[in-house]
Parts: sequence; structure tokens; C-alpha cells
Amino acid sequence: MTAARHFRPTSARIMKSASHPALQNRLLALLPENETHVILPALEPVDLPRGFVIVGADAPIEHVYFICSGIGSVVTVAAETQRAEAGMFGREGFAPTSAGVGGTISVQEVLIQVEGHGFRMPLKVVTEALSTHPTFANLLARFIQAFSAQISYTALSNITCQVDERLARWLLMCHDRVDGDEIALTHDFISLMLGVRRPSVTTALHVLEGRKLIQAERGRITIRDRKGMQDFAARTYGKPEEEYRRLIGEF
Amino acid sequence: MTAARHFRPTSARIMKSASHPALQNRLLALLPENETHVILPALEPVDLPRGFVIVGADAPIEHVYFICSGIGSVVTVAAETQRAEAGMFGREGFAPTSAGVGGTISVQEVLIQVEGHGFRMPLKVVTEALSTHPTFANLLARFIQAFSAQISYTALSNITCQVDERLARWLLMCHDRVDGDEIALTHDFISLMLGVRRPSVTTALHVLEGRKLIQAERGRITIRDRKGMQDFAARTYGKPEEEYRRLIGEF
DNA sequence: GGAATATTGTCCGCCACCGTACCTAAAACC
DNA sequence: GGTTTTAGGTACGGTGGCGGACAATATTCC
Repeated sequence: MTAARHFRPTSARIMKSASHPALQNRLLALLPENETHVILPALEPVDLPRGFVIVGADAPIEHVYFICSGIGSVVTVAAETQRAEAGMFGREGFAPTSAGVGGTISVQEVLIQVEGHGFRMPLKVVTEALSTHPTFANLLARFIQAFSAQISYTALSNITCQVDERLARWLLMCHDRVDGDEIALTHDFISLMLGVRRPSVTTALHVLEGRKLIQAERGRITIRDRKGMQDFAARTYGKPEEEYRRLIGEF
Repeated sequence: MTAARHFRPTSARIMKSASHPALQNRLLALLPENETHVILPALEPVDLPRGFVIVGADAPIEHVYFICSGIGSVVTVAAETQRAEAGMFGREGFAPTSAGVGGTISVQEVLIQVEGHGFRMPLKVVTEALSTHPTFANLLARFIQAFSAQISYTALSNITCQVDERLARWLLMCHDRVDGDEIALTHDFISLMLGVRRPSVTTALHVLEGRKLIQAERGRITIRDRKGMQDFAARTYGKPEEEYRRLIGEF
């Protein structure tokens, strides 16, 4: 079973997304027709290359991004040497979350981790829509709550788990957000996201590879045994994903 | 400067809270009059003794709690031996957050860490109010976003900081939520919240005490140098509090 | 094809924290 | 007042991950 299965749009969604490509984003896809009429025209398509900064830490928000493919990382930054990923999102979410409740400044940095494309709206349009479009506002709020659950599990795994377990959880979350079983990643980048040394990532990957859970090549990791990975991740994977499904629906 | 100063209600607030004691809660205090008319009558006063469980992990939500004094802890639970605090809240918030967007199940466990009192509403009333009372809904959503920022800093400090630095941050956050400089806490309880061994808390407290930042007695910790604590906490304290002020206002 | 660069593999000493155990002192109880 | 309970102090070996350095491959670029 590949991750693609989890995320392959249903035929109904395919038809809908044919009407507007932005509806590949799970949140936008759930908007009622009377709200899409106003939201969709305000969207501007954007390519999201790896490393693209959606918003800086403590920086004013200019646009709100709805990703259709690729992965974004939300990174907490306290100092140059003190930074770590809080959570990640793909086409099931949006960023920066603060804009979803009327905020104008982002606490965290948000950057593209796996390249893709999506759409963006000027902050002002989002802010206004929050009061005029209740379903839109509630949808964004629901995502913030689901994402908050994800972050709380990041916090948990950061103290209770060893590097290899945290890595397993992180790879599973990436897997959920890409098509297929291959993910383009370097050890160095992973080490930044997990907040560990680069060599720690190398040895942790060797552990997973030794258990036949993944296959690691230069700049690319292939998931081979998803179920085994979940067992290895020591119960830190799954609950936040459940919360998303309860509050919003399938990824 | 004591924490009490931060939280002492302004004279305007005192007058308002005289009209209804639940308005000591910062969120309820910000509701417009036309919304309080419906929200306040649905509130039931509750005592919140230490250890009281507001909601269990993965459990259905029955009531939504608005604290007026004391501190609640939001704890992520993956297994009996795998649990750690994600964040804490006092009269500036509510719990469980999931109910604030229409959820009926709480991912995390929420329990009372420092005793106090507050008010609670049946879940059903909250859920209905979300669609009929837009300011109420937005206020809860703003708190969820602010709390999410707090959790992301917990996640950061969990990997980048040593136990004594994390302890300093945690004590500062407690200090913000009690009146005065004394906090009733045992090493054992702190160790549960920080996810470390109890002896690690003892030695970390000795470090802070050696620097004259706190004074530790049996079952009680007194903050003596708030500024020094902030310096010691290595930039992991402050940003989430800023986000709260930006989105909602003073604590 | 060869040089420069990016990525990955491996080693070493170090230390913060762990698990566990045991002891002391303060408070509560009868 | 003496016993039980609860909270705090200390010790010890073990270890996961750190900081840092260096070597060995793939890729890319000229």
C-alpha cells in the first residue's frame, strides 16, 4: 500500500478539481459553493521550490498559502542555532496559521521542504473573508486545532523518543504528503528538521534500513514497510492524523 | 515586579467582573454584551482541585472549562510511560481546545496542576454557540492559535534545552498564571510535566537556587528574580506570550 | 575527463541525563 | 509522642547523542 492511495482524490474530487485546480487543496475543496465564488478568484497560483520561505519568523504575513502538492515545514526559531520543526503540512493545510484567526504576524518560520505548487491569497482578503465566510473561518480554525495536535506529538516525541524513532515518525508524515513511496531528502536537511546532528541521522537511517523499513540512497529515501515503520515509531504516529480526520476529513 | 502585577485586573475589569464572576476569565471578559447574554447563563461554577481531570486522553468532551484561577496542564499521552506536557493555561484560556472548533473528542488529557476555580459549559451549548456567536467562535480560535504557539516552543525547548533551562521556562509560565511569587509544587509533579526523572528536577532546582533566581522549600517554590529567569531560559520564554497579546490582549 | 561540490560514512572523547536504589527530613496521622 | 507517609537529597554505572573532525563516495560543472 502506497501513500498515494491515502491521498488519491476520489472521483468526485477529481471532477471538482477539474473546475478549479486549487480545489486539490483539501481545505478549499470542502468549501460550500457560495463561499468558493469569492475565495477562488482571489487565489494566485505559485510554484513552491525547495527552500522557498512562505513567511519568516516574527515577520509580517503578506500572503496565505494553500498547498496543492509538496510539503511545508513550520519551524520554531529562538536563535540562529536554536531552531526545530514544530510540524509539517501538505495539501491538507494552509500557512501561516496565525492568518486563519485574523493575525498579521507569524510566530514561526514556514518553508518548503519538498517542492510542489499551490495557491496564495493576499492576507487582507483572508482577514475579510473570516468575518463574511463562516465556513471558511471554521475550516481554517479546525486545521489550526488539528495542526496543534500534531505539534503536541512533536513535543512528546522530542523528549520520550530516540532519534531513530523520531525519524520514523517524521518519514511517515512525509510519506503521507507525497505521491508514491520515494521522498527526496538529504541527511543534512533532516538533521535540521529534527534538531539533531547530521551523523545522528545517518546512523538512524541505517537502523531503519537494517530493519528493511526503508531504502536509503543518495538524496532519496524510499518507504518499504509502512506498517513496520508505524510500529517502530512507538505510538507517536497516528493520533494527530486521527484528529485531522475527525475534524476535517480524509487527507 | 511580581506576576500579580501582570494579571491584576484593571479597574474596568473589576467592575465588569463584579457583574459576573466568570468574566475574570480573559476570553469571556472580551465577549461583546450581546454575546454574553447567551453565554454567561449557560456557565456553571466549578472548583478545580489539584489533579482534577478536565478531560481524558482520547475521551469524549462533556464540558468546556473556562478557568478563573489556578493552572491547567495539557498533556500528550501515547502510552502509560510515554506522556509529557504540551502546554499550560490559566484564566487566559479554555479547554479542551478541540471543542472550540466543533470537536467532540479531546486528543490530549487536561488536568489541574495548581488548584483554583472556574466555570464550565456543556459541550452542546458551546458547539451551537460557535455558529450563532461569531465573536465567541473567533475568540476561541484565537486562543487555539496562541496556545499552538506555546506548544511549538515546548517542542523546541524539549530538544534544544537542558533540563534546568526548560525548568526555568516552565516556572516562568506558572508564575504568569498565579497571584504572587509562590507556587505550590513538588519535584515529583514537575518531573512528570517535564518528562524527566525526579532527581533531575532536584538538581536543576539547585542550579536555579544557586543563582538566586528562586527559593525552593518543601512543596513550594518562590520566584525571586524574574528577569534573571528569563535570561536563563535561553529565549524559549516570551514569544508565545507575545502572540497571545497580539491576538487576544493582556493576560 | 578532471576538478569542484554535495552528500554520506565513520571515529573519538565527552557529558547530560537515565534507571535504580537508598537515605534523610519534614509533615501528617493516630 | 511516636509512627507512618510524603518530599527531597545523593550516589553510581550506563548510554544516547553531542561537538568536531576527517575520509569516502556521488554529482555537477567546466
